[in-house]
Amino acid sequence: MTLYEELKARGLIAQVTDEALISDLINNGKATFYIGFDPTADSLHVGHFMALCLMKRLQMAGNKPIALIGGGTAMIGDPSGRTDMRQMMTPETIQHNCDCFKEQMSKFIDFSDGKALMVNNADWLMGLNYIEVLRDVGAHFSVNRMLTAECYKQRMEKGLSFLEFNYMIMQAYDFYALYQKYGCNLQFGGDDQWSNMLAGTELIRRKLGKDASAMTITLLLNSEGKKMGKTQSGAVWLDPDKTSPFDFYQYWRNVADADVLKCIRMLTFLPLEEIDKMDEWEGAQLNTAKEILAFELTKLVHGEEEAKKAQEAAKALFSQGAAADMPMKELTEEDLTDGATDILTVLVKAGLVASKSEGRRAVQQGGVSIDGEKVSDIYLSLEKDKFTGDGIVLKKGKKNFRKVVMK
RNA sequence: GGAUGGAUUCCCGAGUGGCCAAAGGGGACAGACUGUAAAUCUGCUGCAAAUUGCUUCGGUGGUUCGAAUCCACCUCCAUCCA
Repeated sequence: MTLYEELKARGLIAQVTDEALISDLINNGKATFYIGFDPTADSLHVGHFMALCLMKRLQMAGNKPIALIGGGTAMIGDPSGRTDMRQMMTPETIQHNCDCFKEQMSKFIDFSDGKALMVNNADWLMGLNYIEVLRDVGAHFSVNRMLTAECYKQRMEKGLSFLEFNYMIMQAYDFYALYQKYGCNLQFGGDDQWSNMLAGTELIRRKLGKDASAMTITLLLNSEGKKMGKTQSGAVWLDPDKTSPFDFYQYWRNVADADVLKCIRMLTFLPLEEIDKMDEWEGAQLNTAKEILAFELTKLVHGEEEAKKAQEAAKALFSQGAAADMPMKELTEEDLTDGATDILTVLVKAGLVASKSEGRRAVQQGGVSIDGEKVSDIYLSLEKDKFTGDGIVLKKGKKNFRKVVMK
């Protein structure tokens, strides 16, 4: 099976400019390709992870990846798929985010000996001269056509600023610049980037009369059509300080039945034959598939050791076992008044609820327990010796655990 | 620059002087049922020293015993005209 066929079988490919050309390029290691990452946060998330995996797959087949960090384009903000204006970021924030991205990426991609490149488009975008760009590049874009692009359509109702309107042109310019500098002949990106990527191939054709290709990755959507990798409290981050390996594991352990196989196919490196066998599974058996998914992904992102810990902790907690490795909160003397504290305060300090009111509600509804025993008194006082030694296992709802101990 | 319509809680959206911490829906959270799934049903959804108090309806000031609601000015957004 060729690389291209495998990508297709895994459901990773959404749209391509020229199938025959692209499969020839990547199957034979002839592609120098780039993926852009917008530094809009200080950590990569699951969406980026897919792109990184793809880079890795292609790199293993001998293609040369270029990771482009959008330090320049972030100054504008991508309007694609957004219904409202992006908040403008300060140059300092952008720089900080770029640095964080670099560090995380180097864990996945091998940048040694020029096997892959990492560039920042701020390097060539920031110095551009407005009039020159308008004449050089702007002349090749038709506003009429741009407005019909899918990524702007949604914004036509809510309003689109001229600043954001230029994002497509900047991204097109990136591809053009990389083509000239590094012979980059292929661009990857999320499916929502399709219009922006096409703008790049067209610019290269018009300016240089050369062909460049574009290919989009299927967005990871759940069965309800929503983007995956988001929780109520935000994205699922790859940075262990922002999303702990345990929470990361739990996110995947809890995906819907309808989504497990798709996720395994798209995100893991397990052989396809093995995955195809799982297609037969149904009902409660899918729980095994979820465990595999969660373990494999945690292993890829946080390493095997962390993955094992997360898995064991989860198993222990959900089969009413003892507390192994789980998120922990350490209390100090300062957290106590007269050697004791109360249940609501502890809930808040442990980060299980946002306020005491919320904690009160949780207790009143029977959703809080300590070491497996339901708490019914909202004024329940907890003495210091409760927390010494092994401490207590505080539980809110079915899936939120926290170990609380004295420091 | 001109005209018109808007801004309400996590989101959508009702509310045009007191009965408003603010209808209804969505989402989130909790309970039941389950498989750590989905669907369904129930509860709940500003904060706190909690039969009470405090803060909140774009911003600032004003009228009033009392303002999300009335007035003035300002900011932002949408539509049409230039």
